[in-house]
Amino acid sequence: MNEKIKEVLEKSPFEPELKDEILKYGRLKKAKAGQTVITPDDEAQEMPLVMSGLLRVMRSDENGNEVFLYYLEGGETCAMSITCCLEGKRSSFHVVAEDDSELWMMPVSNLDNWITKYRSFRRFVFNSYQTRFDELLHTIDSMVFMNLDERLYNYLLDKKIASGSFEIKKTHQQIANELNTSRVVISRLLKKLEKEDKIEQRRNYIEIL
Amino acid sequence: MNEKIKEVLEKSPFEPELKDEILKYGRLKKAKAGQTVITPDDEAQEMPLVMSGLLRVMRSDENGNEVFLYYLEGGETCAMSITCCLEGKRSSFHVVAEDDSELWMMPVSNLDNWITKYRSFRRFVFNSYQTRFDELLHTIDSMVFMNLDERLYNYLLDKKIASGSFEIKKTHQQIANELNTSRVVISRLLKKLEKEDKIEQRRNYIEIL
DNA sequence: AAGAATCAGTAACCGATGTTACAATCCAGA
DNA sequence: TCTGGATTGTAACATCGGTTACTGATTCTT
Repeated sequence: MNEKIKEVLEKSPFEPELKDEILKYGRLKKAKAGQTVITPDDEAQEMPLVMSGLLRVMRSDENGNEVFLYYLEGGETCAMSITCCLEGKRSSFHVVAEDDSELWMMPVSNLDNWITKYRSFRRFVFNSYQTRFDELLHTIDSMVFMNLDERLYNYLLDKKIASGSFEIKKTHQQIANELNTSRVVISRLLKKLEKEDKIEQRRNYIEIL
Repeated sequence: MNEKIKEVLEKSPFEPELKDEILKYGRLKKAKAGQTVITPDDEAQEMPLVMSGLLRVMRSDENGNEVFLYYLEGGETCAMSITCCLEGKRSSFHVVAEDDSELWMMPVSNLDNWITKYRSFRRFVFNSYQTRFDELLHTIDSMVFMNLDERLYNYLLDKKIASGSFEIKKTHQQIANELNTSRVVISRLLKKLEKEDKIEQRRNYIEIL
């Protein structure tokens, strides 16, 4: 049961004692593709470490609109979960499993202690913040500086990199939901990208060229 | 010269020894309104503490477009500067003095040490991250979920709160720059807000009702 | 006081995006 | 095999926001 996390920790830069603590205090959480893993009203004060799979972080408003922010990949943590738990405030975002995924959930009550004791953990947390800030800023860039067709193309490239595959298995409707626009618009723009030889469309998936 | 920072530290929750270190290792930096305080290509590895005044953080792209992200007020620090320095990567943002401001600049080389030694400093830094994340997310909300008129109104309210004044001394052109749109559009929408009795326009400033 | 510069108001137009409606195709289950 | 649901294509239209051009008002400079 704990073989997988041991394997993940093996490759991490954490100190041996920290690895022991992570093993001791954490718990495994599995999520099937499509399942919501973390919601703002989660009571559990836990910080996640992604062991395998792919997760997507979404922002939503009170009217049920939502928009994709960034992916969480193996070895990463969710900076927003950490701050969210720490400060008790709940910002509206949720994390959905894009593929079947495994997480190692650690109580945030350990955070202060680990930060103090382990240099590698400090680096891990701050590096995570840096990465998330960067990704949020890229999201902002694409929303405010680019037209939808560019933003869509960036979104597809992003997914390609995160999944490591040229084939993107999403429907137009799903893409529209993640970019907070409508299906018709996405169909239109995908057609345009196809004409520009940037993608090819197959049924139920898109191929990046 | 150091009276002001002593005063600021007086009101802070920092431990006495930390206050001493901050005093010892920091330096004063003054900025006149309109002046750029921090740019991505700053070599100085310093984290700022805002002592007085008001700063605005802007995001810009390679084409010279820019957009307002959030304000930094007294007692706050710039989370992005911290991570930026720490990880050596430079994300493109810059900080401009909105009013005449005073900053206390501290070398980031102290960060790891202070984080380890002082609980109050850990709380300060993490709280800062939380606040910035929240503000970035609000910025994203307004860009992706709202029409420009709502976004403009939010922007004005934001400024009202940050400055503590109902009078916003900005030209239409300046507002257009910060929202990455054009002057004509802002004039049009301000007129609309005026008709909705949300604001009143005077020469060179706007009054929030 | 005259002229220049800045700022704001307005109209006309256009392209990007959102909306509605309907058709065509494919797939899965009865 | 038939049928209903899901997916995609497309057209027509509405709205929002961006652009250009011009005007009038105020302030600044000399």
